[in-house]
Amino acid sequence: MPDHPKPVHTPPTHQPIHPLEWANVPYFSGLPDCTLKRIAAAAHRHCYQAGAVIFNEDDDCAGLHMIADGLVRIYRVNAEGRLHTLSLLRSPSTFNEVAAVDGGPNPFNAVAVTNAEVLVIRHVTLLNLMAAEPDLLNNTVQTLARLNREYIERLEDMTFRTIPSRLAKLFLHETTYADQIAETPSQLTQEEIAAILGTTREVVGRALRSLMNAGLLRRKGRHVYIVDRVGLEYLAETNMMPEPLVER
Amino acid sequence: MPDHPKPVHTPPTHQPIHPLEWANVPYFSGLPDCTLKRIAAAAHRHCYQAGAVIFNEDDDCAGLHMIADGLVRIYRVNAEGRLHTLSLLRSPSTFNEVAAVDGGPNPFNAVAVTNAEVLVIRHVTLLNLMAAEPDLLNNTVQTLARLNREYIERLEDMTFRTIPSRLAKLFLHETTYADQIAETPSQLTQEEIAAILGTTREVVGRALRSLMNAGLLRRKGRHVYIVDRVGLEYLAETNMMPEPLVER
DNA sequence: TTCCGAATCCAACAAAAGTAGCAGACGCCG
DNA sequence: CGGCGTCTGCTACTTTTGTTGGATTCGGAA
Repeated sequence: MPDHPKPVHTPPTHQPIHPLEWANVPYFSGLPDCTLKRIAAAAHRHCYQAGAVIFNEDDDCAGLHMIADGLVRIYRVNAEGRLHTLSLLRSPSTFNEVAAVDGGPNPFNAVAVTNAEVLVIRHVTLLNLMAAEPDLLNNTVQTLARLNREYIERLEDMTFRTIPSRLAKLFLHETTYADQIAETPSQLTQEEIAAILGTTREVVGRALRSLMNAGLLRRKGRHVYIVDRVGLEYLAETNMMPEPLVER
Repeated sequence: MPDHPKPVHTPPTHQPIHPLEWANVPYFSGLPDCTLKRIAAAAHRHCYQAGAVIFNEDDDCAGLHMIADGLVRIYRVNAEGRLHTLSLLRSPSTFNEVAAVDGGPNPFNAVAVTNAEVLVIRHVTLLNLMAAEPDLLNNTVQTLARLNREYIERLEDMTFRTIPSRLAKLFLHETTYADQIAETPSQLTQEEIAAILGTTREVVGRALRSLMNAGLLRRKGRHVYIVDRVGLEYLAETNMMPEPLVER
């Protein structure tokens, strides 16, 4: 449960990402090996137990974070204590680029969902690295632009889409959320899905039921499979339940 | 009205911004004069009649836009044709930084609300400028980071705040929206407010009524004044209508 | 002035989302 | 094996938001 994820005893996989493998992360893609090594050398290593807080929103800039191992939840909380999960990130990924770049307070909270190993580069260190490595500076610009696009799309989801529609979209591109959910069985609880969609567990339950009634999903025991991908796409785009498959 | 703003006959003020005055725009703040001049020299000038489309979302990258004169609406549209106004920008301002930087499709639509004069720098030109002017590159990074923060906050508004609460927030920091709304009379129609808040005109009407009933706002003829700023802040933060003033 | 259209007001209704409570299924741990 | 806690399923109810349609006010154009 998102609120304060209880320690899940996930065995640490302990295959820490080799510096050169960071090239798979968008932020570092295309960087020459020497730059990657310099970045790795500038980073501090932190280990978190499952459920541990990595940093809180509005706290002083925590710097650039790179997940070497584990799963991390990025989220915001409102006055009434409701959560909104912005993303679930697996290694290798980066987060908190915005604060790392402008030195301002962290724009969201981060907790380790599983045991996690994280590399951290402080704000000033990153500025120095960027000054010394033009390629890194360039990647920073592109990364920030991509993040902007993601937030704009997210904004559109919240403004225009109904909850069944958002749920359909979540099933469709599960990749965004650490492919814990897919045509392969969902590993996310309804509560977690609710936090991702910005709603409550009960509403997610209803939406799941309605998607199953409409023949878009099917339950197999505890798991849910995609039956009608095209129908899900239709729902995600139009907010309208598609007609049953036989009629299309 | 946002849908297709009809030509409002605003007399062109025609005091085109002098290159050196661009320093007031966050994107260009702190840049040396020579850089500003080089930027100005690289820009193409476009004039739009009130209501004219500047560019559409998903169209090929339209480049960096700088408003020299006039008012511009940035918005998105969903499948059912509903609008969401992301911002109303006056000169001097910049927009479409994201596409200008990554060369991807425009992430939103832009139309001229009044007659407008806009300077445009194409994607490749901007890349060249950034390569040649380290200060500009640095400002680009900071601007993209700031935009990210704005979108994150916007996302929180849509996820967590009720419509009366969003309306209260709009009245409070009118600056974001071209201070057309303020303790000074609002110039925005309910329809325009609805597009900003991501809802419909009628709902805005109700919310306005309830804020007036609660003694937070007061109508003077066609205009609306802020009566209880503290109450508005309370509503904006907690989603709850404050008790009438006398009880506080 | 009169006419017309835009903006608003208002009431009734419909749909979506949030809330509350409880029972049952399942897996984990003692 | 039994107990406990989490996750889920389900029903009923409330609140918020969206939709519709008609009346009214206002300001500008003819």
